[in-house]
Amino acid sequence: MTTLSLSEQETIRRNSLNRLRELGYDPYPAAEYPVNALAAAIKAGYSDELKNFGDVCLAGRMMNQRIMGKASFAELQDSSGRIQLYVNRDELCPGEDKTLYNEVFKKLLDIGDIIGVKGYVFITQMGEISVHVKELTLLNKSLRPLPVVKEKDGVTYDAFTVVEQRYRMRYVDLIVNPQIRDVFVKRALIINTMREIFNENGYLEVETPILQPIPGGAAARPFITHHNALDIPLYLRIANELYLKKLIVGGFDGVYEFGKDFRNEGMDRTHNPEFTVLEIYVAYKDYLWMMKFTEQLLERVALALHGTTRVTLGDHIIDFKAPYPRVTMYEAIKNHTGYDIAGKNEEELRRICDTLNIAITPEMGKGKLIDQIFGEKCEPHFIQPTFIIDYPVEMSPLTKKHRSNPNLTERFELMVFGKELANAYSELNDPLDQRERFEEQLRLSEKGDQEAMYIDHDFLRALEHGMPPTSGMGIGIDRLTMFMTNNLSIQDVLFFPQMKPETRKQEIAFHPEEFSSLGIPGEWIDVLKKLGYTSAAKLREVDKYTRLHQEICGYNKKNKLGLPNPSPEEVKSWLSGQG
RNA sequence: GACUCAGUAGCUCAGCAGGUAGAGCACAUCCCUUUUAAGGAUGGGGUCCUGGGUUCGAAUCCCAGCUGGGUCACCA
Repeated sequence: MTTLSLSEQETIRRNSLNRLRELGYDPYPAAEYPVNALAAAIKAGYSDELKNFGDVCLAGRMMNQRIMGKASFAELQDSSGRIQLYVNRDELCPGEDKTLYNEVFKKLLDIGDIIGVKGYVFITQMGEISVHVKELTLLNKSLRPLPVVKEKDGVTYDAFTVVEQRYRMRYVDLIVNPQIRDVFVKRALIINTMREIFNENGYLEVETPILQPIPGGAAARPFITHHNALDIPLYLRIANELYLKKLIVGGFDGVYEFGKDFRNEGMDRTHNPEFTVLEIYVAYKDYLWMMKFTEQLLERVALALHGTTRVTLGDHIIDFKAPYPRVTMYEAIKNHTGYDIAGKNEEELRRICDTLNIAITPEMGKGKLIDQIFGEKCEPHFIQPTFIIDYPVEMSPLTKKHRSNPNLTERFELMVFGKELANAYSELNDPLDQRERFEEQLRLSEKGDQEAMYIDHDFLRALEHGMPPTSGMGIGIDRLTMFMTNNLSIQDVLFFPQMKPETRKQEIAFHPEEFSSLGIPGEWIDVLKKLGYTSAAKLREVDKYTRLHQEICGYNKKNKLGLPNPSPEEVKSWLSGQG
C-alpha cells in the first residue's frame, strides 16, 4: 500500500497505530467499557469536602494534551461535555515498565482518539475539577486529525467554520462545535413535547405510506420512482393528508404522524428536498378549535424549551404566548395593499397585481393570484404569531367551505417571522364537493399549473363512505425548529442537509515496476510520480524527451533533491523503453 | 435559474503593481516536570479548486468549469 496520498499527519497516525499493535495494545478493542460517570455530572456534583466520585470510569474523545514530563493533563470530551484528566507517570505505570505513559500516552495517542479512564475526582491547584487517572485504555485510534478549536473566556479560536465542510462532515462539526449538538437536542425535545400533548389527548400515532401511486394532499412537484415487481411508477409523498383522513373515515378520533415529505423543487436556506412534517387530524372538531389547540401546543413547546414563551429569532423576540391574533386573508390584503379583493374575478385580480407590480403568469388561476398578492405584500409583515383565516375557495381544494360564505373556506395558516409555520382547516368531507374541487384542479393542470393536485379516486371513495366533521393541521418541524432555536437556515436544523455529491479525487493505482522495467532508476520513479506520470502509459504520451528531461531536472533543483541529473539521452531511452 | 463573493498546510487565515508560497494552532524531535486558547527551542508539511489562455515567468491577470456561501427569482 502506498501512503503517498496521505498527509504527513495521517501517516504519523497510521504509524502510531502499527506501533501500538507491536506493543500489544489493541487500537480497536471489542470489550464493553464499563462507563459509570459523565463529565457534566462530575463537574456539577463533585464536592471537595465529600470527596465523592472516588471511583469513576469514563470514556470519550481526547481533545487536548498538555504533556509536562512525568505528569500531564488532557481533556476528555464525552457526550455531556469536557473534563480535565491528570495523568501521572508513576501512578499509571506503578512497575518498572513505563511504556504506557512514556510511549503510548505521550507519543502514540493523538487528539481525537477515544480513550477510557478509571480513577478518582479531585481539584487541581488551579481549582479545576479533574479526574486523577489510575488506568487508561485506548478504545479507538483516530486516523484523521481533527480541527483544533480552542476557547477561552467565551472567545473561540480557530473555529471550524467553513459551512460546506460542516454540513458535509457533520460528525466533525458535532465533535468540535458543541453548540451544534444543542440544536438537535432541542429538535428532539420539540417533537417529544408535541407527541406528549397528542398522546395526553388520546390521539393515535400512525404511519402511512411514503411510496404512493398518487402523490396527494398538497400542491407540489413530486419525486418519481419505479417499482420493479409491480412495474408501476411510484411517487414519494408530498403530504400525509389523504391517508390520514382515510383513517378518520375508518373510525379513529384522532391520528397524527411525524413524517418526511419530499418535494422536487428548489433548494435554498428554507427549503430542503426532504423535510419533516407533523400532521394531525381530529374528528368532530373545526378550524376554530384547531386554532386554540395550535396556540396551546406552541406555547407549551416554547416553555419546554426555554422556560418562557418569548423566543429570540434574528433581530426579533417572538412571543408564543396564546392566544394569537386572527386576521382574515381579505383583511390582511386590504390592510397592506388598500385593495378589497372580495368578489373580484380573475381579470380584476390580474389588474390589481399589475398595479401592485406583482409578477404573474397566464396559467395562474384566481387562487394563485390571491396567494401571490398575499405572499408579496402581506406575509412579511406578520412577525409575531398571527392566524390568517378564511382563504378563498380556489386556493384550498381540500377545505370545507366557510359556514357563512361559500366563496371562502374554513382554513388558517399560522404566520410567524413572516413565514408560514402551520396550515390547517375544517376538512372537506362532502364527497361531491370534493370531486368538483379535484376536477377544478384538473382544469388548472391542463392550463399548465404543474402543482395542481391529482384526482385521488380512492380518497373520494373513502369520503363517500362518510368522514366525520374533522379538523386537520400540519406544522413544518424543520421550520419550527429554526424558529425555536434561532437558526435562519434549514441546513442548520438538519443533521445532513442535501448537498451536491462530493466529487472524490480518484486514488490512482501506481505500479513502480512499470517504470523500473523501462530502466528508470528508483530515485527518478518517485519524481515522475510527483510530476503526475502515474503510469508507463502516461509516460508514453510525452512527445518530446527534452521537455521531460527539463521537467525532472527542474523538479530536482526546485526541491533540492541533490540527485545527479540524467543526460537527455538517458531520458530518451526511458521513453523508448530501451534502457 | 440570475447576480455576487469565496476556494492557499489537518484547522483558521495572510499573501495578489505578476518574480524562490507565509503565520498561528495542529504535527515531529529535544528541553521542561501540576498546566489553563499558548512553557521553551528546533524542524517537517502545499496539485495555491480544476482546465485553458496571456507572459521569459501566474496563487496573483483573462476565459471556461467545479464546489460552496449570500441576495434575488421559483416554490404550501
